[in-house]
Amino acid sequence: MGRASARPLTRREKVERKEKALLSAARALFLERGYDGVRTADLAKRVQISEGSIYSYFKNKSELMQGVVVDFWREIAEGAHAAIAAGDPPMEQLHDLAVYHLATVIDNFDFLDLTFSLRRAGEDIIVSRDDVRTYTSVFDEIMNRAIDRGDLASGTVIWLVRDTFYGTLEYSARTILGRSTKSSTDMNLVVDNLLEQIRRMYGANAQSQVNSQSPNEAITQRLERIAETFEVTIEQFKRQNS
Amino acid sequence: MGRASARPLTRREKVERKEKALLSAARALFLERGYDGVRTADLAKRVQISEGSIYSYFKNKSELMQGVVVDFWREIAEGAHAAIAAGDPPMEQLHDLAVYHLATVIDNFDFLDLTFSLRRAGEDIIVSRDDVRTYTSVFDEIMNRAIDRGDLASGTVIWLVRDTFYGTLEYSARTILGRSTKSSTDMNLVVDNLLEQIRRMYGANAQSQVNSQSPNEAITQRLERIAETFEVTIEQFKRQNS
Amino acid sequence: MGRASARPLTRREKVERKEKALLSAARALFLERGYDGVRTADLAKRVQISEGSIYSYFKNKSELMQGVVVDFWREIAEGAHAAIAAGDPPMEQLHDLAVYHLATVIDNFDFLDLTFSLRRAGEDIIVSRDDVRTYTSVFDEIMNRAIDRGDLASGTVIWLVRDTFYGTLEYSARTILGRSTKSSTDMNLVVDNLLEQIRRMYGANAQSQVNSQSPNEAITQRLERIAETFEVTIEQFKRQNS
Amino acid sequence: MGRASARPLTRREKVERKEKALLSAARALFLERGYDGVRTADLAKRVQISEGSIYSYFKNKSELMQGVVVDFWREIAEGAHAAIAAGDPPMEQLHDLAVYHLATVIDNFDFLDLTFSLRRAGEDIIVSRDDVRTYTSVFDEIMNRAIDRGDLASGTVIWLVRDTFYGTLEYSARTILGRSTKSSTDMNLVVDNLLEQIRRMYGANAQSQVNSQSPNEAITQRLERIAETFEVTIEQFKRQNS
DNA sequence: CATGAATGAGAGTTCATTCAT
DNA sequence: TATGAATGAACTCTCATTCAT
Repeated sequence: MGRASARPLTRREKVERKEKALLSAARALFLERGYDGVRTADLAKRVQISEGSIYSYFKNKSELMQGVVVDFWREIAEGAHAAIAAGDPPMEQLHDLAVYHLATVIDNFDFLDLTFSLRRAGEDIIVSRDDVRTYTSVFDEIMNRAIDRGDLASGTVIWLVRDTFYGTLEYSARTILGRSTKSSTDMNLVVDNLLEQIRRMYGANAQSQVNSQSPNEAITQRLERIAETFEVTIEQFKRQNS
Repeated sequence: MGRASARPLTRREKVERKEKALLSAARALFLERGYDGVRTADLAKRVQISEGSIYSYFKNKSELMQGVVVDFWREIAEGAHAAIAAGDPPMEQLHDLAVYHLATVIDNFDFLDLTFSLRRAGEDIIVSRDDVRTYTSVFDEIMNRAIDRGDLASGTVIWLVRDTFYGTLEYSARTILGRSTKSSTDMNLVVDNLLEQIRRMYGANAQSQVNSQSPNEAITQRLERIAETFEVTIEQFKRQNS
Repeated sequence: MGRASARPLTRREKVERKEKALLSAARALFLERGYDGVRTADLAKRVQISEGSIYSYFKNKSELMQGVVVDFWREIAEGAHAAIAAGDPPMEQLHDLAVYHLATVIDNFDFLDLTFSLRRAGEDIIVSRDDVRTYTSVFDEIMNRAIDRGDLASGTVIWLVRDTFYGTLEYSARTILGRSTKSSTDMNLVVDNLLEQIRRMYGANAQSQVNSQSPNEAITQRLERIAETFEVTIEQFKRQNS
Repeated sequence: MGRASARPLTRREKVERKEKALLSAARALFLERGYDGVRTADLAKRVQISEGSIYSYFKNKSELMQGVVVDFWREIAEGAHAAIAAGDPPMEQLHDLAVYHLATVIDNFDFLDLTFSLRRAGEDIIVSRDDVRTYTSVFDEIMNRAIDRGDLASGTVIWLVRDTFYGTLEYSARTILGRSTKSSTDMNLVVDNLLEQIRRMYGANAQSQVNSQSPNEAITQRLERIAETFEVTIEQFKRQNS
């Protein structure tokens, strides 16, 4: 299917094509059956090559699966960047990111679940936290811009918002997937609700109150710092006495 | 060694005891090595029975692992019920549930990760979503009561709140685990912030005055909690020095 | 064949029997095809067990082959001790050891060749020099006694004699094997010649009169040996005809 | 790189050069890893040709390895001829041959070990004893000349001397290699000791005794012939009766 | 002649499950 | 019911050899 181009493929292209075919078949199998469920024999059959040939493209089953995961994260990270319009105000970008993320998570829910469980599977650790970090950095950039512009309160603790943002979306994905119909109404509802929540909690332009709240928040944070200092000091003190 | 009890165990008791030992050893191994990493041989060795005997208690490995997962969820569901004081106002129960859930997720993060990724090749699918449902019903009960009492707005869409509640907590668990120190301050911060968010978004008096008293309330709660931390720490310290 | 004993075998005995069968089949295959030529599949077939069962008895193909080699050396070391009569004068013991060694080397030539080449074969080194050392220590003991008794010159450098002793015998084995008929006459010739050489070179009275009596002695010994050969052959012949 | 020679190589020369490079690389790999350790892929890489091209020069791996062994023996046979000065008296030539052989064996010990163990499964047996025979003919020539000249007793049984000669040297090589330092003193000691042994045992000019011994030796040999005749006769007789 | 990707048989090893004791 | 030796199918990976280019 689809051998349209007149020019015959160069060797390099052929290799890349096979590599991609392998990667995509591996991803499919990974989704169907989990890491240990992927059999090199099945893989070879799907890509129509011999089992031995797999090892011309990847050193290992392990490295092949690495490739699958890395590819996946690169893809959705690129998707995230593409999803937000460059010139838009941060809160609108945040909205678009939420929509994109929710859709992506719904579409790839199994993959994500599987991915996170790879850490334990057997001898070889596979997913690196970095792959995920690169992805979530998009969020952080938006947040920083929102705070800089004064759209969000200056005292906003980014990681708290991030946890709510991704956490809510991912859990909602589960909820939505649990239903028979994946209504876009539900998805919109989730996103709007989430954005509203963030605005109410951290928005700078929430009338008067925001002003009165931020300082308090600042105070709270200062107190926390003091508390932490205390904890650390006491622990050091304990260690010295043991 | 260890045959202390005067009355010899009945056959039924003996069977149950072995079954439990098997389940608990299987859980440990599951955590250490993932589903495919659990070897019946290791299992038998840990429980001090023969490999063949496993099949007297469970039809096969798959059903044994089923049992592990079901047991786990029953346990934490019971824990959730125990964590909330019966007579307390709903919002306080919600707070306690959040604390319990966050702690539980942190303690059993690997297990949960593993659990959700348990879809295996053809033969045997393992985790049912129902196990989780039973657990989250605690939340729904609290919410319904809160709405009935007028603590939360009557229009509140419970599943939306639920997604934010569990989603935020679980994602935060990941964040907290990612750090080197699992400070209880962070955990409190996450919970308080989450509760505050829910109050602002769905509180009965949310529309008009959301912000008027919340900040102060939040500060007060935070201070109380810090005080508690101090008290606990200092008391431990005293105990060590006495 | 040969399951005569009334008493059923204990478990321990059965295991040992299988282990021995495995070891002996492995030795045969090793001789036929060399280390890399031994296939676990063939091995299993010969011993009438499943391939997997091999691994109940030995951790590895490698460890199994280890066992083969160690066993072999233990056997021939025991044979060497048994071959020399305890009370005999050293030079007679040396003679018996030579006869035993030559016969052993001829019978196991391939094995020895193979054994020495194992050092390089692949990743896992197998034969230890110690196995050989234990064996050659029999020679050293005899030599020391011969020197102590004054049968051999006190200045004799044992390792030089040892090299000639084993070297000559082993090379002669090659020569004898190269011929179509492995005549025992040749074997006797080699041994007598070797012993005579040692006597002439290292005999206590070597300097002055080395040659005065040796030739006669040599002839006498040769004749005795030929007589022996006849007697044995004729006796066998009688037995067959009775 | 390396296109120095003015005249371009003829096709024939090019082929021979590649063949030699292949052979030499194969020998190196054979030494490093043993027969089964030689991979055609490694070989191709070392000689800078493609894997497939090997099969233009040699029918298969087995024949290539044949070539390696044959080449090796031809080389050291040539070395042996070169090592002995043409006009020298036989016993001096024997001394030089001993020195050469000991050094060669020490330098190529692994190769020799490996060589002798080359009997492989069904398909391909590799080393022929003839390769060795060509080499040892040098020794026989010297011996014959020594006997003709009267340097050694006329009754001397050449193969017995040959076995002692090569056997002692090869076993000594093992001994010397077993030590950390390959002292030339040890090597000289071995050679001198060996030569002295041969002189004492077979030397014609060993005063009076030699004369008195040779006849006895002759008698012994005659008796042996008779014995052998007997053995053969008896064996034939047995066969007829079975 | 040269290439090197593709092959595919076959290697050693693992492990859930069975079954005679 | 308990045992644990035996099973054997299935696994990942290797490598000499081929053949279209």
